[in-house]
Amino acid sequence: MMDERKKKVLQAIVLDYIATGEPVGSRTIARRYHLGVSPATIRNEMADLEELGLIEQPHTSAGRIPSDRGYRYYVDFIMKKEELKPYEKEYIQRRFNEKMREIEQVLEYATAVISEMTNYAAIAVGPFRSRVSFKKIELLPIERGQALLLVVTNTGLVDHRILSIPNTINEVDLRRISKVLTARLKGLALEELKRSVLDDIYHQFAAEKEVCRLALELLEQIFNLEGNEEVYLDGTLNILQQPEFKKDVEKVRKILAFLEREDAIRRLLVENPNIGLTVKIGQENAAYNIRECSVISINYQLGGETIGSMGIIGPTRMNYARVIPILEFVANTLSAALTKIYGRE
Amino acid sequence: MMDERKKKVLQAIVLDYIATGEPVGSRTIARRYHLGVSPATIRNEMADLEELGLIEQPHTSAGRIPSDRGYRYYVDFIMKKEELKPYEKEYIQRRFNEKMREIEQVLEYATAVISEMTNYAAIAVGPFRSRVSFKKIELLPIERGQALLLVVTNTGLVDHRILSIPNTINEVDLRRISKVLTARLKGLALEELKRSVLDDIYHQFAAEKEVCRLALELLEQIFNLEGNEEVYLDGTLNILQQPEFKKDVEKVRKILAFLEREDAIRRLLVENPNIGLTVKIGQENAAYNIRECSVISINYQLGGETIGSMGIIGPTRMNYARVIPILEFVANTLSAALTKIYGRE
DNA sequence: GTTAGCACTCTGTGTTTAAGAGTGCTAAAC
DNA sequence: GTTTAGCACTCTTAAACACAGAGTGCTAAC
Repeated sequence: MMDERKKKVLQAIVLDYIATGEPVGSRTIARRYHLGVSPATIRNEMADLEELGLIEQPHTSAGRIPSDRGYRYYVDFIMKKEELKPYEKEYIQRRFNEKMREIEQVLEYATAVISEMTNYAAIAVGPFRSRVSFKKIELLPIERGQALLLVVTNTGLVDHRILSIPNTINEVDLRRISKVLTARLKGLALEELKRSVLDDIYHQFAAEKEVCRLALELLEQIFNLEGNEEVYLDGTLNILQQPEFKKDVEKVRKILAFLEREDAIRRLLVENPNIGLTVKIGQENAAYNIRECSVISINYQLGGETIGSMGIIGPTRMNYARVIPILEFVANTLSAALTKIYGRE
Repeated sequence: MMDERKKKVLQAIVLDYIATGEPVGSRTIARRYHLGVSPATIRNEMADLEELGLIEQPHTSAGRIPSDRGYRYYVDFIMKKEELKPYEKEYIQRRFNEKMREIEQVLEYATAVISEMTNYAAIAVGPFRSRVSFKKIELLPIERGQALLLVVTNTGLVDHRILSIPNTINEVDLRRISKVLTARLKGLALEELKRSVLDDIYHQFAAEKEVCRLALELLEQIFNLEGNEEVYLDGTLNILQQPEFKKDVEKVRKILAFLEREDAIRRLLVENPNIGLTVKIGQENAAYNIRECSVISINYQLGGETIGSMGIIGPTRMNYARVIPILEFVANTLSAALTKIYGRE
């Protein structure tokens, strides 16, 4: 059904359309890609490919463009990944060698590198709650009636909230509470912070019940939320450069509005199964607003365990063969960098 | 030179153009705004207004549109501010009544309210370094060789960095250093954190010089930067709704790219003189990329002292009479809310 | 000073035309 | 049976053109 020549023709159409953004005709293929057959033959093949739903015609007298299914077939069965140039690999690695202490920064760098090298929008979602554990919890007095709740995780993430406390509580009390909280929660994964655990800790306190309750409540607020993973974003304006969107501001608006919604991006990336790389093409995306986009995502690891996900969003007419190796390489480099900084625990 | 009738005509042109986005002709004015004179008379007035540089013609047979100077004249001498509706005032106030502890959140709310009510992009810049002082500095042990530097300011802002420390330093040492740092820096404005002060503190330490040096270095890094003020942004995509930009994606890109640059926004708002409200129309803006936009900004206060600035960016064809009262009211409400939370110090 | 009238200008729109690109089909060649 | 040349046909795009509509500026009359 899909013989070698059909694949060649489909490949030619995909490559040419990715390069030019213009529908591709049989003559163009015959001229530019040396398949050794005449335009007429290519036309016959194209008719077949259209029948198979792999390419389509914007209108009768135009060339063909790949359909979502066409891109899918290309990605799955035809595409040859473009090996990165040595200097490109070096460049990426250098960007991760700069001294970084906090995971936030690492992920910011990652999205920046990706969007820079691909010219698409880069997204990433921070360490999954299942893979991040508490390292230290501290209550610090700020002034009368106010304390700062501080949480440090094993990934270097620091979060804090201010809370009101009774005037009767002093610094020593707070320190004691901190000690207990840290002792009880250290090593616990964020997602394990369930009501039951909190209640358990709460009951353990004899005095200072009130402060403890407030602190636990805040902790729950911060970490027990579905999707509290941090979202990172870079190069969103690259969308505006894409010729398919130059003409239609409304489409651009939809996509940019989508990218502004952190929960949407989180869902996009968290859905990612545990296998390495995922390519979602056009309609394959659940989200309606990006059904003219492709999303490629990949997980990254800390000490061998998947702790997050990153990817890019661009038009379906995307340079898959180039983007995928970049993503893979960045994910590897990122994983290595993370493991180097935070080690295996 | 600018008699009453000329003002009326200019006003009609500005109002109509703001409302419709279409060039305004003499007939339209005569029909819609009852000035009691014929189109011909209005034409004569328009010729004068054009001579004065207050309006211009996109092309010979089109109506007139206000020039930047025309808007300027309108804003300065003609415009009547639209009083806010009671329910609008209530709405704004309610949004600031929700419980807020940190200044970041207050400013996020402010930009959200403004962009929501005006449909332009809202910007704000966080408390000026001259008005924010240190409240507490704390060094916390995280694990062997790592400590967390934590800074709390009088505006509730909390910042933190992780730093490497010699293994020999223990928790007690850190606490002692924290005490000294807090004692020495408390009440000091961020912008007063000069080399000399840091050196002075440094010399005071007998032992633990290394840790202290690192901590001071970090402090300097965080706070001594020109423009470390936080920048807030909301409703940037409203730009895409403006008809004058619907056609030209390139213009939109320039503006959105401008808005992505925090330093640019900071400069825009920090330039703001100490008087209340500033209106910069089109070319009056120093930044080239927003020379087709107007920027309106206003300061907000904490306990009577200006501590920051906020505003909106939109097309020069902006509803000044509505936007300005909204900004004024939000700034007042915000100032009140801040003063209520952080009080006068 | 104001206004009616009018010639003039320019844009925007719709229509027509022509060129160009591309197709599908048929019939001949391989 | 597959490939290809040839050709008629379709559709888009761009250019050319006409024309209605909006608006102006000027002049002369009120």
